[in-house]
Amino acid sequence: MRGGKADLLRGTLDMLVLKTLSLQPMHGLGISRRIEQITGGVFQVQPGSLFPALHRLEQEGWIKGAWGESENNRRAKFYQLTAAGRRRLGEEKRNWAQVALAITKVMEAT
Amino acid sequence: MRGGKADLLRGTLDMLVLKTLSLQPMHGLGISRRIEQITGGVFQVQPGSLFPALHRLEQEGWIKGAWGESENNRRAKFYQLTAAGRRRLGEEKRNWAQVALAITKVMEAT
DNA sequence: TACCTCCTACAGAATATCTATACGAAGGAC
DNA sequence: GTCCTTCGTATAGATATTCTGTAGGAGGTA
Repeated sequence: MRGGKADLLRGTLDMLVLKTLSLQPMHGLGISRRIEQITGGVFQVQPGSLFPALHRLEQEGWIKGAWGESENNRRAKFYQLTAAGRRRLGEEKRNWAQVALAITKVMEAT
Repeated sequence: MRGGKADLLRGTLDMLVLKTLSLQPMHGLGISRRIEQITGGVFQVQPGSLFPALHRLEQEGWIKGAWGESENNRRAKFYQLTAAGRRRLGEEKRNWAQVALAITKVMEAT
């Protein structure tokens, strides 16, 4: 990712991808564009970060890819969440909530 | 860090340390205990993570250490924020707020 | 033909963190 | 005196994720 906030994102990319795919199946660049658009450009997911992540997620069995055609008649791999992926997303969400709360506590300490 | 949430924290350790030191000068293990206590054990900063981080921060000129005596008469290095460190903390805070907001946006997308 | 965009892919580097281990000194037990 | 625990700092080596840079095929257009 990019945008100067790169380092703060370690470990959240998986969650963001899973969440994005939970809305609808999508191909790689589509996911990337979606995330960038939603965050108003704060997150910019580079191909070199995204594809390794997708392969990792597929390896773990959380998403599943199938070749198809993009909106522009290009060969593209569409990914969708598996049942395990849906469970995983739930875990990551809970995790994130806990972490965000913990950080907030420290940052507000006096 | 530990507690299962380790990976979500990459990049936030510096900020947490700076914030902790902004309250009062402290030695390494003190910082570690402080963070663990405030977060109710959610974050557990291991010595092997903390000390390299402290050295990094000192290298950057954001904190400054001086040898002294701990509450238990042990030799300990007390760190305090520099002016640059205070500015840096401000940046990290704004950064974090922006990132947290961006993640929230993605996670709430429909 | 030439060129641009779309889409995927991988190699190599950078970097922060984790695990594990080490060491010195203080203090109490006995 | 000696043992053991706690305190406090330190480093080496492994791990893993992400970044940078590069590559290439395929479709569309002129």
